[in-house]
Amino acid sequence: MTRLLLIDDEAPFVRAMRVSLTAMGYEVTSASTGAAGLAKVATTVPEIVVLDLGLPDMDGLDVLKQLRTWTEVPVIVLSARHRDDAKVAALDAGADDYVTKPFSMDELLARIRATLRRRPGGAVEDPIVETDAFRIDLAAKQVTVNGEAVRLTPTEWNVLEVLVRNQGKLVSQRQLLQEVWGPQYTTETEYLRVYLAALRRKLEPTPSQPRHFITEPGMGYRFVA
Amino acid sequence: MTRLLLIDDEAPFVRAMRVSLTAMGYEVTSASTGAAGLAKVATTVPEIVVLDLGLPDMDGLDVLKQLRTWTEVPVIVLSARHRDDAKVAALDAGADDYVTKPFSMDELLARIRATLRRRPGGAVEDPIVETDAFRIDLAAKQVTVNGEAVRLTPTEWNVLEVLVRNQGKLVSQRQLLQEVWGPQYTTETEYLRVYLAALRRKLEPTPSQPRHFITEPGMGYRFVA
DNA sequence: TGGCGCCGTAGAGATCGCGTTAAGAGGGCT
DNA sequence: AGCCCTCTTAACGCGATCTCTACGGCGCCA
Repeated sequence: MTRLLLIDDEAPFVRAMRVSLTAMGYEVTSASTGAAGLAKVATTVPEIVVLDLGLPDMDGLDVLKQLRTWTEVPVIVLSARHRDDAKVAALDAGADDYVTKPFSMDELLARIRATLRRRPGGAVEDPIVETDAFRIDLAAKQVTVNGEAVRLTPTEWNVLEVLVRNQGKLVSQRQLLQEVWGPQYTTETEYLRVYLAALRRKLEPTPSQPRHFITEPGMGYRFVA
Repeated sequence: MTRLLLIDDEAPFVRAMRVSLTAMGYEVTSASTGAAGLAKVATTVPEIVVLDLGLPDMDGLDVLKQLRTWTEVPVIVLSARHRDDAKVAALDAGADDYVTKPFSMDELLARIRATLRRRPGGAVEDPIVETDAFRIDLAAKQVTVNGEAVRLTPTEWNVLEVLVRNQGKLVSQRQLLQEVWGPQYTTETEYLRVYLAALRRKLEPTPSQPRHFITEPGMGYRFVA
């Protein structure tokens, strides 16, 4: 769940935002003053901040500048000011986007998505899976056993990838066949036997007694770390 | 110098933009149609794209979508449409920002700066890669073997750059083709064979037994230091 | 205990993919 | 125009990979 911090002092607006954002799957916290906002960034470590420049206790721009002295968390600035120099000042102070009021909730949500998309950790899953015997780097498409790279053929890799992405879950023979060989393959289980044997031979410490590539007779296969 | 590609068909506007942007230190190229824009992204490899949605030959949104099938270059969209759903559609299609006309040049410049600032690799820039056999200076576009400069053709350099920027990671044949030759190239693997052979001949101590430009049969290539 | 289904293993043949070489086309420079 | 560099494209041989078959083992059930 993505944590979002909303710094704004208008209670009705905050309530409306909270409803919409929560519905979209964000975990929303809020602060009504600049000082409280700065504190909450430190305590809740949000993945994105929405900052209204019109705050009661301090200039919103100063809040932003202070944030930027120690964190690069994405900040979307809201403001009623349409003047160019205000936008330029906010953007150059480290804002990632600047939205002028009034705006539609849809647009703000889209801008939040666009901003989060740029963050490396935003939606990318952990690409490295490690077991006691070997290490799989999904992003680099590389497998190492005892620190040494192991070469897999394309089909071997595809089978491995499907199993690892469904780590711990049972993958049916049918599903495995269709994801690797294509939708028209449904009963060619002999392929699976051949390639699972290859994977075990290359990766399992004791191929005849597999501990990571488990056969569920009559059902399918399961990868466990 | 930051390379910027402007895709817009209104000549006066393009001229004005070019003057301002060049004055700000950008290296500006431009295209007046969507098709030309797509081609120029592939050939000039800009660090940021400014895309006007109102193009004569194709829908600007389609240009954006096509770009996003193979590159993550930041794109700022310009449009005369203020409607929310247009903004949402563009942002969700992969735009990094959406600016409605009319806008001030100062604001656009600030948004370009803000977008470039959060570009990945902003702080993890590593322009020099060294192996036991050769040395690659990505910034200076120079390769030396035993201290001696080696001449690479433009295409050779592009292939090398893509591989080195993905150091350690497997680069699929498709990705390599699209990043070097453009999005319409997907299956011309014979090019890769020829250029990888050239790189190995020029850089590897033993070209017939490559240790840095590794082939993963059926999958792609990998550069390892 | 015997049959049956499912799995693991080995291997053979056909196909695929890669490295290499070389020739022709196109473009820029002198 | 002539030359040179670069890119594109084709052809060949070899090794790797995929597909498919055969056989033996194991557990389950009557």
